[in-house]
Amino acid sequence: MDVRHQILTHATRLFAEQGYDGTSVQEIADAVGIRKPSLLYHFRSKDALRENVLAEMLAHWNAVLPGLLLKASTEERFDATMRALSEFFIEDPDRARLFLRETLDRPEQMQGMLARFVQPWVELLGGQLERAKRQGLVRPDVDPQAYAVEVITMAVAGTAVIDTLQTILPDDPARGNTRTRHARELIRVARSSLYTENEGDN
Amino acid sequence: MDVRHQILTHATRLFAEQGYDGTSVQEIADAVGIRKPSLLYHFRSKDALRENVLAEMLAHWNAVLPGLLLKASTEERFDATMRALSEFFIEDPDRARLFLRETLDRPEQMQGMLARFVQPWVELLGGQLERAKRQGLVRPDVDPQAYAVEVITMAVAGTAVIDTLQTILPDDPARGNTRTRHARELIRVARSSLYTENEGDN
DNA sequence: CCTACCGATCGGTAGG
DNA sequence: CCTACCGATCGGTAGG
Repeated sequence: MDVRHQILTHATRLFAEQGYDGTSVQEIADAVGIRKPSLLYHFRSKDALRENVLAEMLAHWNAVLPGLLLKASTEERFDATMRALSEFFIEDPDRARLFLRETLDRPEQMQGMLARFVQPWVELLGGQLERAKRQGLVRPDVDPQAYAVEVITMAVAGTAVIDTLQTILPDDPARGNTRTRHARELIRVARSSLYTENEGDN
Repeated sequence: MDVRHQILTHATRLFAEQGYDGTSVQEIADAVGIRKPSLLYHFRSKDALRENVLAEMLAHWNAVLPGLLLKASTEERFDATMRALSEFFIEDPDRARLFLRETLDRPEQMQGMLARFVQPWVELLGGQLERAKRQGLVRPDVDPQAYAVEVITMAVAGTAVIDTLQTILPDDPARGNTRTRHARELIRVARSSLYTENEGDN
């Protein structure tokens, strides 16, 4: 029924898998089961389709991520929040792949989106970490913004390529499958590199 | 004089910046200053050109990285090795971008390359970390292979997108420029999430 | 290393 | 949402 939504779904998947330049309008139309000019009736150009795909992805992120990040203020909630953040990406690796591709393909455009949607959260988190540092809860040598960037990079890029890493990070009866091992180590690295050590941990 | 080398250099740059599908043979020929059929005399197809670009990049990595990684055995040398590893990528972000793009575009092919060239080093590092764990030098909850994957992901993906992150991670008189802040925090996160804490640190 | 040229596919439009 | 069609560009070849 809702053809527009079908087009967006297939376009998202194909752009994520093959890239924007590696995907033809014909290919997307075939996946939906309509003719190419019919697709171009719903989206006036391939570029307009790309912008709608990104807007849909961004809308979903803005509906979910702020709630997640606001909870990360205290150490107590850190693990749960990181787990939720990791699960958010792992749940649909295509989102992470698309995000990474757009960052590589259109750096200036992505710079604008980062400034509008990611920057505020990095600043908020940075302020919280600076305060935690003064209280001695967080390591004194942490660079809050840089830390946030490293963790986001690990989460997004790690999820985008995780299926390719099966050989290097195989399923292990003692440690879980590839995705579990990635998610657990991501959280462990993020956590243990942030907080000062004390007997109360773990 | 050496036209083949000129072609490879320009192709590497353009593939890294715009992707394989986003770059035409014509565009590469223009950059070199020859006609398209002349380029296709040196490389029989666009695909053959891509394979040569990758082979050249891999040859360079295999000449430099093993020496770097072999030094990372003791904690004492850890910082110097991580710094060299980080500088290796930062020195030419196009290499990191190309590597990331190929991982997204051709996952099966990249899986083979990872198995041949990266897997052995991850295994070696894994063995060293397991031994260090038994000696109490390394945190008991580290998953050595997963740890290696997270650090490599941070180094490669971080370098690939670093120029786009200027807004989020601006130059700071007290903390250095964007690249410095990324490199320093990468090393700090990798180091502090690996070793157990003791008075001798820092 | 060049000129001249190929069929196939690209994104997009006219008109219904 | 379709058929029919457009000019431009794609990777690649013939022949010198």
